[in-house]
Amino acid sequence: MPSNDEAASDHLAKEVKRLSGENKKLREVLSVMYDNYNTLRKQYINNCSTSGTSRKRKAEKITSRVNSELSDEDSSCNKSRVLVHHHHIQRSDHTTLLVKDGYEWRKYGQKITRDNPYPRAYFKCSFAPTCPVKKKVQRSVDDKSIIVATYEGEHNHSKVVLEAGEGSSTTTIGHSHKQPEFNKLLIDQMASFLTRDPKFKAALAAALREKTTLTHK
DNA sequence: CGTTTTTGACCGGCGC
DNA sequence: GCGCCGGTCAAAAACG
Ligand SMILES: [Zn+2]
Repeated sequence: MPSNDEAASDHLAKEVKRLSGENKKLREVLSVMYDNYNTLRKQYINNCSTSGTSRKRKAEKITSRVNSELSDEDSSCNKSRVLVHHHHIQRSDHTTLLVKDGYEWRKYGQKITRDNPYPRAYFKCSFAPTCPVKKKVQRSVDDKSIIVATYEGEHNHSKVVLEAGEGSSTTTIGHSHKQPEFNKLLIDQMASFLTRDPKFKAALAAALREKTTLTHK
């Protein structure tokens, strides 16, 4: 039966393609992890060997960064808030600081920092109006082909677009960009968010009261 | 027209 | 108090 063999080989070819795509992604992740480790090691060595240069600020920053990076798993930065810090490093092209990961971001600031000639950009997740996630993106001092993004917070909406690979699976869930259904979902989310807020209830009651008295007069 | 980027103003914490 | 510094706001500009 040649058709069976053909089907089997076709299936195998598809599987190989999928696996190679997955492998590529894994390689990328590994490279990112390696870069992360390398920069961290550099900073650690630098911190250990710079006992002569009096830079208490630098030392403090490095220690804090080391702590946040190393104890990310165990005692995930009990700094002051419930906010969850998460660091990630991403390869970049040469001149862009606008990074496309699976979310939509609105840039709301950019500052120059003391110990880094490259500016730092501040983004907020604009996918849902109620999403509190922010991220800071700035090029690394040591390796200029690397930009480091620190995420903060947790998304409260479903992640939508996942991957832009050429593999067989382009797992885009439904909505692309401009659907009334999506807007409806957003409005629903906002409404539930507002009605859950007692302050909003009080304000609404006050407004209604004022309006009724006004019309009653 | 709505949304996003730009960019200086602004604010609050911290060390002095 | 003052200045520094990281973070945010918001008005204008830019984009589609
Ligand atoms: Zn989000």
